[in-house]
Amino acid sequence: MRERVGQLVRQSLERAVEAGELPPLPDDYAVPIEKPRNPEHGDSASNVAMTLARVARKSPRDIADIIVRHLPEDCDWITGAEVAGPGFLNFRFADDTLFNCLHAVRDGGASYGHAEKNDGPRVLVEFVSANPTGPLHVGHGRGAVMGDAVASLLDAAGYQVEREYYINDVGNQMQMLGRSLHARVQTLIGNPTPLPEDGYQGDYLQKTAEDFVAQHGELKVTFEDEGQLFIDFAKDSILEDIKADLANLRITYDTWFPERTLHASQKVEGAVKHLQDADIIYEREGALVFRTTDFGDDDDRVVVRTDGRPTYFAADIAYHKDKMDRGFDTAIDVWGADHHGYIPRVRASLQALGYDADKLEVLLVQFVSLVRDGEQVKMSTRSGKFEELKSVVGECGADAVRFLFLMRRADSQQEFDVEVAKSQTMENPVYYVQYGHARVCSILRKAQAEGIEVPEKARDEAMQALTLPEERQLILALTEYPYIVRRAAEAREPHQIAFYLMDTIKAFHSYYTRYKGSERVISDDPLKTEGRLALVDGIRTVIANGLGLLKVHAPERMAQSETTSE
RNA sequence: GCGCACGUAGCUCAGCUGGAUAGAGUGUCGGCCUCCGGAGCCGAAGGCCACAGGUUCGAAUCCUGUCGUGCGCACCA
Repeated sequence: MRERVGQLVRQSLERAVEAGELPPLPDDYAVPIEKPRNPEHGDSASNVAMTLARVARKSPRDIADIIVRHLPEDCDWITGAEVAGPGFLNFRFADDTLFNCLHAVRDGGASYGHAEKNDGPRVLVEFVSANPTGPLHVGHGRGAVMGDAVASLLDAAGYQVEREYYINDVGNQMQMLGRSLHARVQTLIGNPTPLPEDGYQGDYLQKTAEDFVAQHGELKVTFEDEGQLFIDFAKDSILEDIKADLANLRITYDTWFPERTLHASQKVEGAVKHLQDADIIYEREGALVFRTTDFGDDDDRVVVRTDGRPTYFAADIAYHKDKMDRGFDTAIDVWGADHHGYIPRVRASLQALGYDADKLEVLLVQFVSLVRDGEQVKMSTRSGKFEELKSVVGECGADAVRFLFLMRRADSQQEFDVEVAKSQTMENPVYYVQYGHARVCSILRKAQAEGIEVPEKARDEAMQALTLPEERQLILALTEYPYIVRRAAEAREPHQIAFYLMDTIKAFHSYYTRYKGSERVISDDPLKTEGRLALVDGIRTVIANGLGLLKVHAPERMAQSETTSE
C-alpha cells in the first residue's frame, strides 16, 4: 500500500512539475510515506511537502495544496486527500481498497508478506563462529538468534541467503585444548598429568575425557606423539555440542567453514602474497606487517609472525577474500561487540585486495547480562564460570529465549531476566503474542464447531459489514506487515517484527474485549459473522507468519496454566 | 590516554532514518468476566529524551563539547 500511495504522490508531483508549479525533482527522490499514529490523520500520510519546502521555496502548505490539486482524477481507491498540520498530506482509503487488502492477506496465507521468489541479492550471514574450545554461553545465544533471525528476515524479503559458521580450528588455542584433554585423559587412566598452565578448566572436558577413553581405550601416550588425536577429538566433540545447542534454538547452517581448509588450500599464503604484490606489506623485526593504517586503521597489523606462522588475522583476510570470491553481493558478519576494534582491519584488507569494502557489513551484538532473582549473574570466561546457553534454553524454552533476544536492538546491551523468560504469565511478552494467536484460533475453532463456514473469499456484503473503527485499524495493521518485513530486513533489525506483533495482537485483544458484550465475532448476523471471521483469519495469518519468521511457535491453543486455578 | 557503541517514565525498552500532543511493557493506584480463552481489557499517575551549545520552518533523532556506562586498544583467537 505504501508504494501505491507513494506512486500516486509521485504522479501528482510530476504533473505539478510539468505545469511549472514545482521545480524538477531529483531522479532518485523517494516519496516518504508513513502510517500516522493517530487515526484522525488518515490511513496513510506523507510529509513530502515539508521535505520539498526548501528546494521549491514555497511554504509546505502551499506545496501540499499543489500536490492535492494535481492528483490524478481516476484514483477513486482513495476517498480523501487533505492537507493538515504544518503541511502533511493525509490520505484515506476507500472501503473497497481496504477489503481488497484483507483478501490479499488471506489469499497469501502462509506466505503473505514474505517474498514468493528468492531472486534478490545473494547474502552470506556468518554468525556465532565461537571457538570450539567450550560450550556456548548466553552471549553466544544472543548472537546466534540475532544472526539467524536476520538471515530469516532477508530470506523473507527475497534475498538469497546462506548461513555460515566459521570454525577456528587452527592455532594456539587448539593446541591448548588438545593438551588439556590429553592431561584429563591421562589422569583419568591412572597416569596423572597436570593441566597445562592456562589450560581449559571447564568441567565439560572431564566428560569429553571419559568419552575419549570409552572410544579409544586407555591410551597412555604423550601429547608430543599423539597430540592431533586429542585435538581432533576435543574439537569434534565440542562442535557436536555446539551444533546441538544451536539446533535447540532451531538454528542450522548451510555451511560449516573450517579455518584449516584455508591453510590447506594455500589461500592464506595467497592472500598474503596478494598484499605483498600490492606493496602494502613491510617487514618489521622479522615479521610481515600489513599497513592497514593506509586504510584508516589505528595501527598496522602483523600477518606473519617472526617464526613464519601466519596470524589469525591473515587467515581472516583469506576468509573474507574467499567470501567475496564466492560471489556474494553482501557478507554480513555478526560479531560480539567486543570485536568492534577488528572492523577497520578487515575492511582494510578487502580494500587492499581490490574489493568493495561496502559489501561487508558487520552487525555488532552487545552483551547480555543475565538476571536471576533480581540479581546480575557474574560471568567470566577466564575462570570458566559462565552461564551455559543450554541451561538457559532448557529452563526457559526456545520460544522465550528467541523472542526475548529479538525484542532488543542488537546495539543496545540487554538484560535477560530468567524469571521473566520462564514465567508463563503476562509479564512474558512471548506469551502475550502466543496467547493472542491461540485466542484467535479459538474463535475460528468455535465457528467451525458451530458449522459456520468462512469462505476463502468473503462476500462483498460481508466485508461491508466491517464498519467498526477498530476493524478498519486492524486491517490497516495487517496491510503494514509486508512493509515491516522489508524495512526490518533492510535495517537488519528483527526487533521490528517482534514489536509489530506485539502492537498488532494488542490491537486485537483490545478490540475483542471491547466488543465481546455487544458486537461479537460470531453472532446471529451472518454477514457480520462472515466479515469478522475473515478479519480474524487475516489476523491469525499475519501473527502466525510473523512468529514463524522469528521461529517462535504459534500455538493453536495454550497449555493450561497453573496460574488460572485459585 | 585513544577508538567504537550507548544515556528516553521507578525498572526493562521502542521511537518508522529530521515531522503532527515523546510511546509500550512492567511496577503503583482505580475499574471491567450471565465465559468466541480475564494468560485479557479500560483508566489514572509517572518525562528538562544525561547536560550545554550549534545546524533549520521543525531535533529524542544530525554536528561539536562535557559528564556517565559498557567494550576494545597482541607477533591471542
